[in-house]
This record gives sequence, structure tokens and C-alpha cells, in this order.
Amino acid sequence: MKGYLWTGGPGSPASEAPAEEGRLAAWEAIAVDAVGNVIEFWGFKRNQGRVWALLYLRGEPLTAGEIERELDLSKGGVSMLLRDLERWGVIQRVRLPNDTAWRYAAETDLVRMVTHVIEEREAGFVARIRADLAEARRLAETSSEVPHERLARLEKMATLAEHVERALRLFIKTSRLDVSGVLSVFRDEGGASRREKR
Amino acid sequence: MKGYLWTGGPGSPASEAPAEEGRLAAWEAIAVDAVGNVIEFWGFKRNQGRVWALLYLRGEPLTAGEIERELDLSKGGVSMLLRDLERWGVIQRVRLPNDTAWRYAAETDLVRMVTHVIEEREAGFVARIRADLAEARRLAETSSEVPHERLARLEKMATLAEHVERALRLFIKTSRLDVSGVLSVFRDEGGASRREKR
DNA sequence: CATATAGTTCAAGACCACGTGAACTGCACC
DNA sequence: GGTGCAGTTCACGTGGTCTTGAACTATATG
Repeated sequence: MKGYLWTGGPGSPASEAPAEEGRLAAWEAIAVDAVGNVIEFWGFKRNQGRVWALLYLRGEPLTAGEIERELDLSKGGVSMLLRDLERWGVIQRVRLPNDTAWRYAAETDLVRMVTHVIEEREAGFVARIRADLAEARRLAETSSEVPHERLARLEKMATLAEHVERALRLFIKTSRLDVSGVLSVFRDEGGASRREKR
Repeated sequence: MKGYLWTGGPGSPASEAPAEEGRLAAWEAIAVDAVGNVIEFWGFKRNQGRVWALLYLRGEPLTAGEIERELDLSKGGVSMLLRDLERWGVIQRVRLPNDTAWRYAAETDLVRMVTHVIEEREAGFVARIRADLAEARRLAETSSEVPHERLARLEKMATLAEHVERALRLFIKTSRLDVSGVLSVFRDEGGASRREKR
């Protein structure tokens, strides 16, 4: 996770030297980076977002090598990024008929990535917090030394945690609902691509 | 080293080494750390959460020095943490009648911190993303070279961004509503403390 | 004025996560 | 076998954030 207040001006990053990007069109670079920023903001790696964005924008599956060139990343890096993305189900590995290399295609629902993974880490995380607070409470209760008042505050804290948790679940749910609407927009254009899992 | 025999953990395995924490009770340490983890998860500094939690649990205002000792932080660090927290309105700086030093008291709504700040960084952030995508679109449109299909995808992307944004706003709103209910639980116990801003 | 305590600021360092690049595996084709 | 390419893995370097510790300001007290 990164900065808090986002001191960076809203100015466009477009002004920076775009020469870096291999043969990416300017508009592609901007869009790709935008997604990268969003995704980083949500606690993922910037480049995970960039890779997904590139694949999505291109529409057709790309090889690791192409991604490597377009995004100016290292071989190893691309490999790992792709692995992550595939594991999360936001890209798909496809093998074209007479091709020697794997190709990767973007799944349309980036949202799945966010909700799914957030959900997942939420699960473990929330569980742990809950356990910690419960433990604290147990300790505080057995130890006779703890003032009634403080114990009360501890309990309030747990309550608050629960509520925040509930709010978050709700968010995920509504988000997904809301998104199901959005997804209709994404109904595939042709869906010609033949897909076979490895 | 400070071997206190205090509660000594009645029934507790006490396997952890709480020796680190100044003179924090074991249960306090756990709770404080739990909050620290949550807050870090939300993109703040762990110690910001810990400080707030300590202040909240203690109920009475503490001096910077006390916080420093209890949480085993550096002078400078505490100063900066307190400044942040105060700026966000989640703690309050109070001067007790015949005391020479400032004291700090926790505001009851940590939630304000999350919603408020998240809201804020959202604002700038979302604006920027939106601007970037718009820019990309503009570029792509003017450049005659861009395939209709890709342009369509770019637009879908923007749509998705908007929806996610909307979902997030909704989350913040409902969260706040939900929380307003929670806050009743927090109705202050006495609220005698005299408060004057610096 | 000297001393002490409270608080702030900042450069230096600790720390950690990310990406790199090289070594390695696996596979195909000659 | 050997050559070439696709892909994986991992130790290391780099960059960025957080914390520290010391220098500094401020304010009171004798």
C-alpha cells in the first residue's frame, strides 16, 4: 500500500518521456498506466495491472515475449506476473493451433480480481483480527486487575470491528451486483478464440 | 529489561515475548497491535493505529512521553504520528489545568479516519484516473490509426472504472450510515474533559 | 542567564518489496 | 547429441517508505 493523501498533482503523466515504452501507442501507454495505478492503489502490483490492461486492450492473446517488449519488463518478471494473474483467473493461458509458445488473453472481469482477491485476504485477515481481539478480551477478563471501564472500551472496539467488517462485506456484495450489470457491457465481441487450459 | 510480575498471565500461555512493550498489559498489547494491523491494512501506518488504540483503551489523555514509553517508539516518531492523527481529527490535543505538557485523547470515531481519508484520497485519485483515461481516449480518437475495436475496449474500460468508483462511493456512504448506528454505542462515558485547541 | 522539559524537524539508516538478470529446466527440431 | 527458444526460479540490487536519533526551537522555573 502506498501514499495517503496523494500529493501528486492531477497533472497528466503523459508529459513524461513516452519514449521508454517499446512500441506502445501513446494512448495505450496512458491507459495501461492508468490501470496500473488503480490496481496498485488496491494493493496489487502496478505491473500486474499493466499487463492485464495491455492484454485487454489488444483483445488478441499475446506471448510473454511480446508483453515483455511492449511493457519493457524483464523475462522473469513477466513470467511471475503472468503466473499471478492466471492464478487469480483474470487472464487465460491459451495455445494457438500451430504456435510454439503460450499466449495469454485477458479475462473480461478485472473486477473478479479485485473482489475475489480482496475477499480472500479479507477472510484471513478479518478472522485474525477477530481472534486477536477475542484473545485480548479473554486475557483482560481473567486478569482481575483490569478496570471495568477499560474492559468496556475493549468490547466496544470489537463491536466496531464487526461493523466495519459487515460494511465491507456489503460493499463487496453490492459491488459484485453492480458489476454484473456492467459485465453485460462486456459481452464478448466474437469469442472466436479457442481456449484450452494447459 | 523490565520484569514485572503483574498479572503474569493467569491461565494464559503467555508464550509470546511481551517483554518488548514498555509496561503495557498483555491484553493491551494484543488489542493495540490488532488495531495497528487493521489500520495498516487500510493503507495507513501501523503505528498510527497503535497510538490511537492505546489512547482509546486508556480512556484518559496521555502525554507524548507516555505513549513513547508504552509503545516503545521514538520521540520524533510519536510527534509525527500525533500530528497526523490530530490533523485527521481522530485524536484531540488537550491541556489539563495545571499540567505543563499537552495530552492527547482519542476521538471515538476511528471510522471517521478511514472514511474521511479514504474519501479524500479517493477524490484525487479517481479524478486522475478519469482524466488519464479520457486523455487516452482523446489521443486514440484523433489518431486515425486506431482500430474501431480497440477503441471500443478502451471505452468499456472507462465504463468499468466509473462503476467501480460508484460502488466505492456507495460503500463509503453506507459504511458511514451503518457506523452512525455504531457510534451510539460509543456515547461518551463522562466527557468531562475540557478541550481547547492549541 | 542557566537548566530542564516538551515538542518539532530532518538527515541517515533500517527495512522491505519489487524487478532484474543469469542460471536453469523443458521441449522441439535439425 | 547440439542448437535455439519458451518459461521458471532465485539471489541480488535498487528504490521507496518508515523509524530513529540528534540537533534545534519553545517555554517555563530558579
